[in-house]
Amino acid sequence: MRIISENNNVIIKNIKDFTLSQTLECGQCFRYDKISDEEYIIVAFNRMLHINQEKDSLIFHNTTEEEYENVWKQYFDIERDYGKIKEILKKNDENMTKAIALQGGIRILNQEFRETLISFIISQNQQIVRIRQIIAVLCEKYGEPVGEYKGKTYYSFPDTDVLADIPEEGYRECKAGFRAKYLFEAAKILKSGELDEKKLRQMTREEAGVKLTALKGVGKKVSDCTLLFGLGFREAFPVDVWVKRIMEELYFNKDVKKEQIQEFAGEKFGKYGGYAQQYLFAYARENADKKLKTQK
DNA sequence: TCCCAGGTAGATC
DNA sequence: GATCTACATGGG
Repeated sequence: MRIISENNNVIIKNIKDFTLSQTLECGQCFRYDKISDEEYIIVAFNRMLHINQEKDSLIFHNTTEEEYENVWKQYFDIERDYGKIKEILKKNDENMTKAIALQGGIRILNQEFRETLISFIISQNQQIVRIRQIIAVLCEKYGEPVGEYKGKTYYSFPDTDVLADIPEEGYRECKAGFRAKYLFEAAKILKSGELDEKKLRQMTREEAGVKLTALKGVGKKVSDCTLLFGLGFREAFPVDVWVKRIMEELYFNKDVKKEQIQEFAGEKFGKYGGYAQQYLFAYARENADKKLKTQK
């Protein structure tokens, strides 16, 4: 891997185990627009980024090396050795080998804590397209403009103070539905400092999970997603309907309880649970897509 | 039209 | 403790 800077772009050459589309579209983040094949506009950390991938080169448009070093390197988890992680997961596991063969270019993004928490509270009992729409409206109404591309303005995710000032009705107007009251309360608690990101990061997964699930509207699943995507707990293994279905099919061959899947995953994948979960989630969704297409 | 969605809280058995 | 149900809204 080699990083060069030219024409206001930062380019990473010879990147391994990375596919931009898989990373952005695997359901872990919600703030991206596809421009063309392997070309996206994303918003994170109060910035808009135009990025594209050409084979094993990743091009960050209008980006300084300093910005890359300070923001995007960490966000895209560039420096982690995914080759090693995948080898460990594939060992003695046909299912993981298949899943990784299909979507092995996924990286787990290091997203902002407040955005992850709010986004996944919104996500409950909702389709991914709708989650994206609601978050987009929330950002347009309450975020700050951070850039423009082809006539479209992009907005930041509202900061903690702004979120805390949004009335419950404001969340309803974003079409958050019954989740509005959860968002309203969560925003207040975020601002109060009771749920401090630094402290959460220093806790164990279990301790941090207890703090998160203390919030109304945050159960095991939303908590695990926040731990995994927003707080760096890579052992977290969120069990949603997709993961439940695919795990039942691949490892149990029958219906089982979520708790049982959780326990099994903990033993089988250990500290690599989060990666395993993402490969499985993507695999499950790709399978569903194929089934839909073959039905027609 | 009906079923369901990256679930969760509260009620009920 | 385990299971059932309401919840807003809209995609397919």
